[in-house]
Amino acid sequence: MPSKNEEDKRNQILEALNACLQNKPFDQTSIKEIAKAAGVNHGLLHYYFKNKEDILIHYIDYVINHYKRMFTDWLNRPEMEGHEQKKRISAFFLFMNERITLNKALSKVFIEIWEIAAYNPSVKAKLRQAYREWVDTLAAMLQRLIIDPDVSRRISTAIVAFLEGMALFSIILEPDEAEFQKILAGFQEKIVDML
Amino acid sequence: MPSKNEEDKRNQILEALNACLQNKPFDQTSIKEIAKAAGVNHGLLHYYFKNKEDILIHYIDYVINHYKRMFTDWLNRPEMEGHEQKKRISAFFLFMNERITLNKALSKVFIEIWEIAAYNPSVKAKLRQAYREWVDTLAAMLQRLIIDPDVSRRISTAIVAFLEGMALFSIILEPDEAEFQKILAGFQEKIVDML
Amino acid sequence: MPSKNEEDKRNQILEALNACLQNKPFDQTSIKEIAKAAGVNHGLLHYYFKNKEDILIHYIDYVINHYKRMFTDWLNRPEMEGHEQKKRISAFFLFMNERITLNKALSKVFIEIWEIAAYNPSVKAKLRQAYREWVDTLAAMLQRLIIDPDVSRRISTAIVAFLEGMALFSIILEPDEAEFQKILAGFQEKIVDML
Amino acid sequence: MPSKNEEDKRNQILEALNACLQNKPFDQTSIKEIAKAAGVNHGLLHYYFKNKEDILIHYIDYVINHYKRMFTDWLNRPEMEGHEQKKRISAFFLFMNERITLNKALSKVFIEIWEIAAYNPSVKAKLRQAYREWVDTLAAMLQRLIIDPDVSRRISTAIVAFLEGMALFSIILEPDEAEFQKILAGFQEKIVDML
DNA sequence: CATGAATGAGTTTTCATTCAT
DNA sequence: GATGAATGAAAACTCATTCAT
Repeated sequence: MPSKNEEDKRNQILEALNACLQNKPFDQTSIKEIAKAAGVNHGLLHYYFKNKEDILIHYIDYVINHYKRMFTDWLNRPEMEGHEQKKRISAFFLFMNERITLNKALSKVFIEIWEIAAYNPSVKAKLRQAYREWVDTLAAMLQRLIIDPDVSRRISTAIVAFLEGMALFSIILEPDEAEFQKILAGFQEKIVDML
Repeated sequence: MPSKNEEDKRNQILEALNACLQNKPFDQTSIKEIAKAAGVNHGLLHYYFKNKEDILIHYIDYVINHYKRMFTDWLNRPEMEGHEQKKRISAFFLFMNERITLNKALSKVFIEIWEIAAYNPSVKAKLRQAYREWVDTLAAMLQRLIIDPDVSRRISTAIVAFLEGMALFSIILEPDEAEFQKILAGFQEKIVDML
Repeated sequence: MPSKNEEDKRNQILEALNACLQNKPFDQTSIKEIAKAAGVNHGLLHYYFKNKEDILIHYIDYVINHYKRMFTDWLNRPEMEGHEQKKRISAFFLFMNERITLNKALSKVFIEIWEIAAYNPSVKAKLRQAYREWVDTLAAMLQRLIIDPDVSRRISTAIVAFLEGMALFSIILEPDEAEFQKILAGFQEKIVDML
Repeated sequence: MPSKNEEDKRNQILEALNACLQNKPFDQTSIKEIAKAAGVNHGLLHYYFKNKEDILIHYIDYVINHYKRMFTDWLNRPEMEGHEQKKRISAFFLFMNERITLNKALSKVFIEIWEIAAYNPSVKAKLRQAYREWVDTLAAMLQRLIIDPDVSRRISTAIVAFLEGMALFSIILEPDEAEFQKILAGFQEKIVDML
C-alpha cells in the first residue's frame, strides 16, 4: 500500500515526465532528464518505478485518469441539472473545446500517447477503454434525442473522432485560434441542429 | 543528379522503413533493421543518406508525395468530369474511405508521422503544407455549393479533421469494419445533405 | 564488546547469507537480498558490519569455525578414547563422509569460498590455516602408525585433497549417492589397509 | 560460418579474459577490462558475442577444449604405444602433474569454473561431461589391470578427485613446490603398486 | 536500534557513424 | 558501390552506502 508521501513523489515524477513530453518524445527523453525535471536523483526513478516503461505505463494511466476526472467532475456539477437536453449538449461541446480540444499541452501529449498505443497493445487497450467510456457517455446524452441507440452511438463516435482530429490539427496546423474556434463552433452547431 | 539506379535504391530503403514502421516506431528501429528489411548492407544507408534523421525526412516526403499522387491521380481521372457536384463529393468521400481512412497500414504510419511532426518543426511544416493542400482541394469542390469561401474552408477543415480522427480510431479502437464504414457513411451523407 | 543480542543478530545475518549462497554466488547476491533472507532492514547490515565485504569476511570465519567446531566436538567425544588406532581412523573417515564431504549444502558453500580465497589473499590465508589444522590433526592420528612424520603429513594432505575433490564432484557430477559412497569407502579402505 | 579472422578475434578476446581471470573473478571483471586486455574497443565484444554471459560460455568451452586437446594430443603421441601398461599409467600421472595439476594458471581458472558451474546448470553440464570423459579415459587405461569395470571406474573417479583436490591446494595452500610433487608422486606410486 | 528514501558511481548494452578494404 | 569491423557516446539499470527521521 503506497503511503501518501510515496504517492506524492510518484506524481512529482509523472508531472516531470509530462513537462518533458512538451519538448521531446518519450523515446528521446532519458531517465536522467525526467529526474532532472523532477528535481530528484535519477536512481530514485528506479526506486519508485520498475523501469522506464513502467514510468510510461503509470504516466498514461495518470493522464487518462486526470482527464477522465476533469470530465466526470464537469458532468456532476450541480448546474448541469434541470437544463434542457440540447442546452446540455451545447454546454458539453463548449467544455470539450475549452478544456480538452484546445488545450495544446494536453493535445501534444495525446499525440504521443496515440503513437505509443499504436505499437503497444496494453497501452492501446487502455486508450481504447477510455475512448469507449467517452463515446458511451456522449451516446447516453444523445439517447434522449435519438431513438435508435445504434445511431446515437455512431454519431457519438463520429463526434469524438472529429474532436480528436481537431486536437491533432491544433498542434500540426498551428491554426489561428479564433478561426479554429469558429470551425469547432460551426460544426457543433450543425450537430445540435441536426438532432 | 541522382542516377536511376541510385533513385531505385533509395526508394527501396524508404519502402523498407515503411515496412519496419508497421512493427516499431522509428526511434526503436535501428539502421541495421532497416537495412536488413531493404536487403542491403547497413553501411550503404550512410552512403545514400546523410544520417538516420535524413532517412526519416526523405521517408516523410516519400509518404506525403505518395499519398498526394494517389489523390491527384484520382482527381484527374477522366470519369470525374461532367458529373454533378454532389455526386463528385460523394465519390470523393468513397475514395477517401477506401484508399486512405480505412487503409490501416497507412493510418498506422500517419500516427507515427503525426508524432514526429509534433516534435520536429520541419516535419511539422511539411505535414501542415500537405494538410493545407488537401483542405484547399476539398474547399474548392465545396465552393460551388457554398457561397462564402470562409465557410467552405472551415467545413473542409472539419471534414479532414474528422477523417483523420477516424483514421486514428481505426487503429486504436480496433473497430468492427462494417460498423466503422456505417459511421463514415452516415456522417458523410449528413454532410452532403447539408450542402 | 558486542552484547548477546547483537551477536545473535549478526549470526542471523550470516545464516541468511549462508542460505543465499545456496542460490547465487556472493557477487550476485545483493545486500537487500541478504537482509530480506535475514528478515531485517537492509540498512541494519551496515550497522552490524562495516560493508559488504566485511559481511563476507565474517561469514567465512563463521563457516570455518562452525566446521572446525563440528570437527573438534567429534574428536573430543568420550567414545573416541580407548579405541584401536585403525578403528579411530575408520571412524574418522565415516564422520568426514557423512558430515562434511557428503553434505551438499556445505560443499556448495565451500566451492564458493575456494573461489573467493583464490582471489582474496586474506581469505586465502584463513582457509590455508584451516586446512593446515585439519591436515595436522589427521597427521597426528596417522603418526602412531607411520614412523616418518613427513610421510604422515604428505599422506594426510593427500587424503584431505581427495576429500575436497570428492566434495567438488558431489556438486558437479551430480553422482548417484550410493555409488559415490562406494568410491569414498573403497578408497578409504585402501588407505587404512595401507597403513 | 565464422571466418578465420573472426575466429582469431574471438580467441583473442577469450585469451584476454583468461588473463583477466588471473586477477579477478569473472563477476568483478568488467567488459571494458576484458576489452582493454584484448587491446580492442569494448563495443567490439558485443559485436563478437551476444552479451557478457555469452563470452563466459564461449570461454569455458575454450578452456575445456584446450585442456581436452592437450590431453588427447598426449595420449596419441607415438611414444605411447608398445609400453607396458603400468609404465603408461605412470607416464600419465607424470603428464597430469606437470601440465595440469601443477599448472597454477590453469588451476586458478578451474577454481573459477567450478564456482560458476556450481550455480549455472548449463556450465555444470559441460563440466560434468568433461570430467566424465576424463574419468572414462582413465578407466579404460586401468581396465587392463583390473577385471571389474565398476571398480576401475570408481578408482578412476577417486584419482581424478584427488588430482582436482591437489589442484585446489596448489592455489590455496601455497605449498612448497618440491614437497607438493612428493605428495603427488607418493600417492600415485601407491596407486600403481596397488594395481 | 530501525527504517527506507536518496545518492552516485559503475556496469552492461545499444547503436549511429566511420572507414579501410 | 559494397562490406563489415571498429569506435565511442549515451542510455538504462543496479546497488552499496549514507543519513535523516
